[in-house]
Amino acid sequence: MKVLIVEDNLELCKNLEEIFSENGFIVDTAHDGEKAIDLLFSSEYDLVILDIMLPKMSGWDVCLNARKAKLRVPILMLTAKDAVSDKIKGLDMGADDYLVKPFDIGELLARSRTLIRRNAWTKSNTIEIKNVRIDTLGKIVRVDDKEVKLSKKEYDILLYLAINRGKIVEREEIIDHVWETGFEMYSNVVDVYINYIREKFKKQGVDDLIETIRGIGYRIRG
Amino acid sequence: MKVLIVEDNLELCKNLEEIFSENGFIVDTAHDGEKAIDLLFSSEYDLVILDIMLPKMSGWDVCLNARKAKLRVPILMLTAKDAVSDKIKGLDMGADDYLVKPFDIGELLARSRTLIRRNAWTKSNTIEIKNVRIDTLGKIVRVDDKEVKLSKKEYDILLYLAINRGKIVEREEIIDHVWETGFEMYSNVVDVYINYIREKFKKQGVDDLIETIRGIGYRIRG
DNA sequence: ATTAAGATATGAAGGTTTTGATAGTCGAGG
DNA sequence: CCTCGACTATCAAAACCTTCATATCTTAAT
Repeated sequence: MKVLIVEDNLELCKNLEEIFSENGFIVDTAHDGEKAIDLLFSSEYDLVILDIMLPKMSGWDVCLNARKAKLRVPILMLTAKDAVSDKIKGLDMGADDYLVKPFDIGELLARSRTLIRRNAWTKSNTIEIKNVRIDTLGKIVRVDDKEVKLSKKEYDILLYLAINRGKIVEREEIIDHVWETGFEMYSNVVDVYINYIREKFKKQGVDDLIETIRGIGYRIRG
Repeated sequence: MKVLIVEDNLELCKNLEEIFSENGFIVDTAHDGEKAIDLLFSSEYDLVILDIMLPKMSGWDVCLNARKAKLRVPILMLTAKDAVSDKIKGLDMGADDYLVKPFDIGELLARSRTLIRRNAWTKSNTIEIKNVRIDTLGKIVRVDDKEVKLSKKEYDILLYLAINRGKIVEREEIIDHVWETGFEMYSNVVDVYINYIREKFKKQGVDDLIETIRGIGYRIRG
């Protein structure tokens, strides 16, 4: 899961980054509205934490621009004021939730997870595709109750394809979600990993899990 | 180094002025918020010591105004209260650190120096320690212009120690900042990397960069 | 000074990630 | 149907990360 934290107070930003990192997120940060927009359009996030008061472009404008561009990423707004009108304005601008500063970290994490979950898949922590089962809590993958041992990157890639099953996933998209930002794109590393994953599944008799979409990327059939 | 001390208690203000002067700082003082703002916009300071309770304009408002105007000078807040909410509020308003009154003079000076130093390398993107130079933009490390090739983890650890130079850094702290969350703590992986880093520097004739603090961790001398 | 206990340094092996080279496959156009 | 060019799969090596075992060093107590 990849989260973008937009907050101009560097200290608070760093704290948030640490907290999200500690909770298993890959974190990017921006300290002003323009940088936020840049990152939003250059990488795909699963969640955005967005302060309202920002240099260069306010959080509201960031939100508005993102929605105009049909970005559907969940946005959680942070506001220093507690006026209800701000809440209404924020939600009206396309935010999915808002939180008043100072806030409780536990609540921030809880709401973040809710947004991500609501946004997409799995309340169940398990994804099943034919006789393949992915336990996302234990990070264990099985074929008919027999474990397929995957390395971290192998697992991350498989999980991402599984979450998006039915959808064609581009290599670049996989890199965006599995690797740190700024990873060299002109590499065949995704292909190599797909090969590794296929080999391991083939040993369990599964040889048609990931299909190649020539010229685009890969897909797991839904 | 130029410091602005904003404190309405004249006695305390004079004491602070003396202490900072004795430690090589050029000192300006202000006794209310408006004067502070005036000085902030008419001179460039390396540090601001800012009391919260002030006549005419509170420390928070001074801080907020300074940040709005894109002043990036490090601000150390002094607060009479010790409530956590004050800390959060202060950091939220753009302060870089805070200290509860009454405070220890040694600690005030130490934190002041840390803030100035942190600000310095943030501005320049370069950290220099003796003949070792870390270019944090290019992520390149050099000894006397000769590059020392470090792997990602090696670089991350060195950078963390360098940012905190002068401070003893525990192994756990390093793991918290360099590894992903949930990393197994009972591993000697940090020791191993310290060894790798030392070996690479030794090849360039640098053999005393990282010192071992027995029972605690490691340190790069500031 | 000697020794024991604990902490750190080092060596080596195993697994993972990444890269680069080569082989194989697909599909559009002739 | 064939060929060419582009795309994908595969192989192998290198670099990197991590673990574990052993050696060495430090400290404190005797």
